Amino acid sequence: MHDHCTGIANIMTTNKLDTLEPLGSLSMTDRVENSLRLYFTESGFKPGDSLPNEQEMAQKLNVSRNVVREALSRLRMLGMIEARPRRGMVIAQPDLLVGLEKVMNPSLLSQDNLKDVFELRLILEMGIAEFLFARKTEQDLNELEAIVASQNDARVVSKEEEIAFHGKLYEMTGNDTFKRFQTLLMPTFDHVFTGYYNQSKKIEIPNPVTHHDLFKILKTGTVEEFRKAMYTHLAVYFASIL
Amino acid sequence: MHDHCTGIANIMTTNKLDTLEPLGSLSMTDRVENSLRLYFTESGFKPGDSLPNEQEMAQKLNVSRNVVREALSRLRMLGMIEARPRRGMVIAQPDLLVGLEKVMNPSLLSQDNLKDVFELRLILEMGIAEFLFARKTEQDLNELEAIVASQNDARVVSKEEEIAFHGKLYEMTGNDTFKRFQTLLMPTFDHVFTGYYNQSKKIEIPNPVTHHDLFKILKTGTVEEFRKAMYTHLAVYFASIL
DNA sequence: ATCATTATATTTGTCCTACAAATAAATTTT
DNA sequence: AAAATTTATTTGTAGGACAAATATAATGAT
Repeated sequence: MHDHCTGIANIMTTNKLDTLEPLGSLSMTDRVENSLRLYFTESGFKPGDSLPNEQEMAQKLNVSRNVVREALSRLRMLGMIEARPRRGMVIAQPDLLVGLEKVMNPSLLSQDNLKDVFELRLILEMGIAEFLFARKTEQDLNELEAIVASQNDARVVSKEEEIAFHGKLYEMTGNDTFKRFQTLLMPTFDHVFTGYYNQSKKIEIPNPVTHHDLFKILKTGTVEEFRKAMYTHLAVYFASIL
Repeated sequence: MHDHCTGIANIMTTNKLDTLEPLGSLSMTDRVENSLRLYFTESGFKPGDSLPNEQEMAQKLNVSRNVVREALSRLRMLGMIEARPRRGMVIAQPDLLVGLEKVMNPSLLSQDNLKDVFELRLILEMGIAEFLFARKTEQDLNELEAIVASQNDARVVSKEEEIAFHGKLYEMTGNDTFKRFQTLLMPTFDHVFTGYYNQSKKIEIPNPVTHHDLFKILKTGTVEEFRKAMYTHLAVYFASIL
């Protein structure tokens, strides 16, 4: 546990941000937030390390405690710090995706962003084959098979069934961040496609690939076969953008 | 432009969060933040819409103005709102990746998160082939060729050269969010691999694929060939995890 | 001496008041 | 009607106060 309480004032006074005048000038809260993050980086803080208390930070940065609190509130939201009565602020393990999670509201996003999210899911689906084949276990395959067996009509797949099947694939990659990321993208993906689908002609795929097909290839096929099948499985989506 | 000022108090009082007692109980700031985001979603707010002023929100939510300000500060950081003197808060276009950007500090991330980030870049690299082939232009290819030509030794590629080449590929996908996301991942990817590389035996790839090879395939080859080549290009990284 | 219990000190969390700064809107002038 | 000026409104920042929740210190029991 480090106590790096002497660094803040230096950071704030030498902060390069003072020499830039961006389009919207920065509030004191913005400045304090930037200073604190820079301070964390330059001091090599690790989870568990203690920070100076709010009053001390306010004094060193020549701002009121309110401004410090507003900046700290932001960092708290990102999971970068935790507050302890008497002990003060402690560095914590950030949450990589909490920011994305909080802004993922289709009403607020631009058309460009919505399109980007839609495509991002497709990029990610096409990218996981190596991981699936390298990390699949007997148990994974059994569970995936059970999911597929519980899905009645392979041609008409509900959202829940999509989420169950693909969610299991994501889990099988052994990459929690990836799983969480894809899971975050799905509702918006669906929102985008629903909007598109309602406005366009129906796209027919000659030989659609089902969840069951994907399962079989994952069980006994090759990476390349799986990826090709995944592309066909997602063809209706690819056809809407490429 | 909508004025939805009657919804907030209802949201706060009926907020399901009041019935849950999570491990760490929520501060008022957390609650206000959650209420506001829910309010945005349920009211279907769009960029440009006006929000009630701080004082009014504080009254309706039965909290002090400071608490409202702390919550709003968070939303401001995410780009979801902008403040205007006299006019008040206005809904804005969120920034999908600003949260990720702010927490991407390897010292703070867990080993699991670092591994996830490392792999996520690989997943994404393997997933973009379809987009590259569908969207490449003559100009893109010329620019990519110039980048490759400026890179002297195909076997010893600097970080800057990596960023230049791969960054151009990302740009060619036509997906700005993807480009920005991958660009965010690169320093941490490098940090992870540098740590691994310094601790492990050197991995030799029998027939390494260079940037120039990738360029040629992208110009005149097929999606499958490109992806296979990309896998080989990244083989040293895949070998370190799979 | 060690462990458990209690008390105290410290910091955060929330509230309040005040006023400067930056517009957006209203009013006046041309 | 358009431009210039003034006013009103809201945000941004400051400072003070005190309750709540521990972390730390002190005390008591074994």
